[in-house]
Order: sequence, then C-alpha cells, then structure tokens
Amino acid sequence: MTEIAARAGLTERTFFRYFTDKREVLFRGQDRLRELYMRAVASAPDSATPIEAVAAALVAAAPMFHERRERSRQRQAVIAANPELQERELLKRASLAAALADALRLRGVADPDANLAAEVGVIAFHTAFARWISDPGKQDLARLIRESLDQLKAIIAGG
Amino acid sequence: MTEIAARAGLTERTFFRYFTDKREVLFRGQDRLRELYMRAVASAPDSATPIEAVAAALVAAAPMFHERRERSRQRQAVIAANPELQERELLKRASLAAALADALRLRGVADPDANLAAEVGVIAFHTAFARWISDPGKQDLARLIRESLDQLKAIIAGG
DNA sequence: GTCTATAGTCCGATAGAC
DNA sequence: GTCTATCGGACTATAGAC
Repeated sequence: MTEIAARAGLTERTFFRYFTDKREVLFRGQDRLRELYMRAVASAPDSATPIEAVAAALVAAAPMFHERRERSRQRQAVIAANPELQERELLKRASLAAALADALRLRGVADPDANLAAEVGVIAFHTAFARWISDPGKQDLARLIRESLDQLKAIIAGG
Repeated sequence: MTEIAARAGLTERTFFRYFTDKREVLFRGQDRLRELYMRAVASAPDSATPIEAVAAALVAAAPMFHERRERSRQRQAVIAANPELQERELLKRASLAAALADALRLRGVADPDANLAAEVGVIAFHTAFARWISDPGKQDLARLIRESLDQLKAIIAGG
C-alpha cells in the first residue's frame, strides 16, 4: 500500500479517500460503463424486447474496449492470477447486471424478467469478451457478443 | 477472529487450519453441493441436452435446501448486509458454475456450450432460490427452478 | 504460541481555494 | 472565514511465518 500510494503521489491516508480498497485501483471506468449501459437501454426503441434492449447496450459499449485490447488482456491476466481480484471482478459484474436490470425496470419490464434478461446479457458479454481477448484473429467484439447470445438461445431452447 | 475461534473451541491458529478465511465459515457445504452437481450431471441420460442435464442437477440438489429453509433465509440476510460476504458468495457461485461446466465437458459437451449452459443454470437456480426464500407460500424449490428456466427461455427467445 | 507484516480506520492538525 | 484536501500518528484486525 505504501508503495502504491507513493507511486500515485499520495500518502496511504489520502489513497483511501479515493479508493475504498487496495484492489479498487483495477476497477476504474466501471462507472462510465454503467452509465453507458443505462443510457443505451433507455434509448432502445419501444418495440425492443428486454433481451434486445440489453443486447443493444452491450454492443454499444463494445467500442470502449476495442480501443484498448492489449490493456484489457493484461488486466484479465492479472485478475486471473489473483483470487481476491476475481472476487472483486465478480462483484463488479453483478453490479453491472443490477444496473441493466434497473434500466429495464425503468422501461416497465417487470421482475423477474428484468433481472433474468440482465444476467443473461452479462453472461453473453463475458463469454464474448473472453473469446475476444484470447482470439488472435482480433474479431469484432460486437459480433462476438451477438454470436454468444445466439449460442445461449440455442442452448436454452435445447432444454 | 479471537472470539469466533474461541466460540468454536479453537485457537485462532487452529481455526486457520480449517478455514482459509474468516468469511469462509459461512460457506461450508459448498463442497458437498459441488459433488452432488457433478454426480447428477454425470448420471443424466445420454439423450439429455446440456441444459436438461444441468436442470436435473439443480433439481436434484433442491432437497438439500428444503431441510433448512430458515437457516438459508438467515444466511442470505447476513450476506446481503455484507459486501465482503457478497464477494465470497459470488466466487462460490462461479465455482459451482465451473463444476457444472466440467461435468458437462466430461459428457462430451464442447465449449463454449458447456460454460454457457452451466452459467444459465446457476442464474436460474439463484433466481429460484431468492424467490423460494422470500415467498411466504413456501413453494417447492424444484418447481421454482423449472419455472425460472422456462422464464429464461421465454426471455431469450424474445430477442 | 509468539512474533510480525499488511490493510484499513479514527482523530486531529494544517495548508490552500474561494 | 469557511470549506475541502492532504497529511501524520496512533490504533485495530486479519493473516501468515516461524
């Protein structure tokens, strides 16, 4: 902590005014993503189904990642090596799902549909993201998201 | 920690031989659940689709909870009040999903289908579980799980 | 079982912005 | 003169080393 704070030109005390946690440093930008999601869901056409609205939001956010593929890759590697960070990551993912669900409820989608659509969306995104990071072909993230959603649809219809 | 260990009739040192963590106390039984899931998936009929095998596993585990509804309710209340515990809970949930996915891969289900089916299953379970706990009607958990899966299907087909 | 390292909190002092 | 941000020191709790 001392070193981290020093690197940032702060004392430990001051550091904790900005970050609740040591780990939190790695999870900046989540707020921006959250807002982007909420706006995108809100601005989906009235005719859009819940899952369509969620899909639109996920796709709308894709460019944010495209600019920093290498950064994303490194970040994921660090998280993968660290159980504590994995926990935090899951919490953040859950909070993004909650944001999506909120946005859906604002559109008049009732529970539990709002929650389910949001969580399915997050799974699709995460799956797509993992593939996007590891794929040397550097495919388009938006496309991978749509593919993941299609796969999900096929799988769950299979039951 | 001192108090917790004392209550359990142990010293702090001994405590850490059994629990990796202070929080871990709340997450016992997770191993048993994991094994039950894996066995249930493995013993699903060959004709079962991935999501059907997962559904069978979730339903097979339902009785484990039925015996201790009140305990489950209290546990969830404690976790809901504690961000640290929420993080750990999400990690456990993810590890259960990983176990389900492993079991599916052993059945010959390829990725990403194995992962997707497992994660969808965990979402359905969690949704059903939340309803089961809060519902004063004390409905059957297995039934709520099937309902959640049906709702998921309807939602994702809606896109 | 003792001893130590690290994360994180609380309180009070101080310096600069407006 | 008030308001806010930084800082320093003393303190607690978790966890690991030996």
